[in-house]
Amino acid sequence: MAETRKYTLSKTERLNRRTLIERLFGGGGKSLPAFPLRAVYMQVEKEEFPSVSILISVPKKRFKRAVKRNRIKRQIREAYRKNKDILQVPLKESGKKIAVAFIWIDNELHESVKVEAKVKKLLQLIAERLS
RNA sequence: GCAGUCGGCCGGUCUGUCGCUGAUGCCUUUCGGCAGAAGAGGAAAGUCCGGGCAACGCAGAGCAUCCUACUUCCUAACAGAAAGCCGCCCGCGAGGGCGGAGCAAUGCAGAAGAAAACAACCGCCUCCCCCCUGCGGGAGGCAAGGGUGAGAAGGUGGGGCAAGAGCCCACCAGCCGUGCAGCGAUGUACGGGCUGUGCAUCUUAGGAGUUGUAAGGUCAUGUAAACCGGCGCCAACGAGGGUUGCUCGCCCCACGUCGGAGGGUAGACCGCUGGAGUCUGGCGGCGACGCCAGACGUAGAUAAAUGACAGACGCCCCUGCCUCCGUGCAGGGUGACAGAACCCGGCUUACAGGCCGUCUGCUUCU
Repeated sequence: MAETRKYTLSKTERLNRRTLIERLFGGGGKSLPAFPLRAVYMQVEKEEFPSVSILISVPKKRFKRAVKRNRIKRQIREAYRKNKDILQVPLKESGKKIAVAFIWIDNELHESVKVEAKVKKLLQLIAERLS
């Protein structure tokens, strides 16, 4: 059951409420750097949300071409998909729910392996802060 | 064979693991669950033109503003395409590039030059005057020469003349007329007269409502004024408001009552993909393209899916080896530009590498 499906990442786990996003960036979230990434997260209470909602952002200012922005988003999404247990397991136990935004803060592309390592590190950091 | 030219096309393929969006089907009382077709480009890009579609506006007239500009033709339409015409430029060549309405009036180019259209600075010629000796002075004629300029009063040569001049002649360029060819731009033959260039305002001809799918619509929550429509009654004046930027012109105004539904915030759904569609064949046309027949069903995301990782093959490149050419082997590199956002037709720009055909030049062999 849950063990065979644990690497999915469906639409419901994505952060898409405009008001929530504005709250997250408007000062409600806490920031954690891990170059070339930065994570912004905060706790949410609403019933219908999953335990973790994520958002990935690559500023247009950093990469003019959409192809490169998409490439980075996909790398981050894959990294999160493979390692999301790091956050989800402790959160399910504690009953807390959070929203996380990953923001790219470099001007260059990186290899997928390195991106995954940084994402892992960020997830562990957030898990520690929340416990 | 090498170098080029024009036109067309491609721009990886396969396997595995883990995922994303999901037509549709099945299960379930419901919530929901399971399976799962299909899933980026030639430019999806820039958003520069043109349309479809949608909302709003619109009695009408004039002016202003903006766009287009050789001809014919294609198209839903275009500033695009096709076939041609004229001029200039590049290339040995196949070919390629740039430009194209008009000049009546006004202005600018114009700081150059004597002069930019009623041309006399130097110069050439004739006549007269001073002591006709210098070559001094005066009156007149002359656009051939000099220098300036993109352009100098059509060009070259000859005749002619005091010197000159389309003054006359031949050829050439332009303009006008006629004939011929062409649908036409235009070409060509003959005749005539005797002729400055570019740009802008302007003139001529044709055309143009505004805003863009974040348009716009539906649903759920739901109250009063305001808003809209009908009816009744009142006022009818001049301020005001509306009507495309302006003018004329036109329209509306207060009150009561009945009915309708609105605005803001966040969300879901529709719009949302079957369309000027793609492919094949036939016919017509030099061609863009059109007509007919058949087949196909081909992305619909929304903080925005169409992927990540690993391997194999192919292509090409680099390095080394096999005596050399050819070829083969081994190792390394996986590649360019680039991501749909309502949909089409174009334009422009970016692009590793490769394929097919046309023609041109050079070279080798027979």
